[in-house]
Amino acid sequence: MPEGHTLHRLAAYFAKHHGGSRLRVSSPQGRFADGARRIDGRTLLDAEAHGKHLFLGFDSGDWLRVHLGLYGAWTFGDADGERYLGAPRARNGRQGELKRDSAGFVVAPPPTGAVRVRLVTASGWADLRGPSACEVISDEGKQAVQARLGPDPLRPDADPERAWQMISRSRTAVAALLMRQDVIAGIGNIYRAECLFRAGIDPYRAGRDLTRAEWEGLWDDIGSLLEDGVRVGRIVTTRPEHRPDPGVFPVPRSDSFYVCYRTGDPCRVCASPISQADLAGRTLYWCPGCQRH
DNA sequence: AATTTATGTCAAT
DNA sequence: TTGACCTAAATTT
Repeated sequence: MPEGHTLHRLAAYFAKHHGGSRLRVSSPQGRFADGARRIDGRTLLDAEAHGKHLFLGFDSGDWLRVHLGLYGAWTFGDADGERYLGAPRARNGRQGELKRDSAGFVVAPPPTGAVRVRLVTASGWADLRGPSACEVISDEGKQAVQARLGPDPLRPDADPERAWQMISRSRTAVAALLMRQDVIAGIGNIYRAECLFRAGIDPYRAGRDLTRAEWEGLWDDIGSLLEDGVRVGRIVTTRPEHRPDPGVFPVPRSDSFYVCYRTGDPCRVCASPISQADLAGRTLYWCPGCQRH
């Protein structure tokens, strides 16, 4: 899935393009028919992300909570054409002339595939496919969800001390802790592997064996990697000096990571073959040469 | 045409 | 720890 940076991009997109707009909401697939009815015709007031959750707030006081899960994705269309945000499986689509109905809403193309939610405004439309969660909740419901989430480095209200309290008391491997959304929100399989590499930390070290300085370094690096992700639109964790063509942009996909998906390939820093192992059901990647402490 | 894969999470065991 | 969830693109047959 899309890791935290994608959700923050989505929130920014909704705020910029549809904030303050009245929404026509439907569920072409039908699985969200009841929820769509509850927010159809409302005005979008807020859009925010916390970890991998997206919250869209309406003038009724309701929130639409969306979690993309492993393969959820949004498709957007407006006068500039179509594009995708979410699971990495799409490219930009065609451009077309926008038509509007008598109420001023854009007439979106017939939905293709399993569109759980379609949002339409006067300027464009958004289709959601394959989310693991999509529900209308109250403000209390939203707070309850957020209470179970750890600090999100991309949010101004993030308190790294909360994460440190859990990490520094846990015997669990730091690589597993970083994936727990109640410890730190927004990290996925790529960021966890890459930030541990960049810090030179052995992924199997117990959380309580980390020093405070190591944690502070990790937190800062995760924050800047996530910010890069929001800005660039995808995850790139390699420093220019570790890429074959330091001056080439955009960075080729094959040069974006230090360890992820590079099992057996030589480490970009020390040339040791990259290792892979299963950890709590997810594939962990690391460099046995660089990550020894 | 069928199978595999993906940046995830939860309930059940 | 395992399977279920449930979607579309990529890969294999």
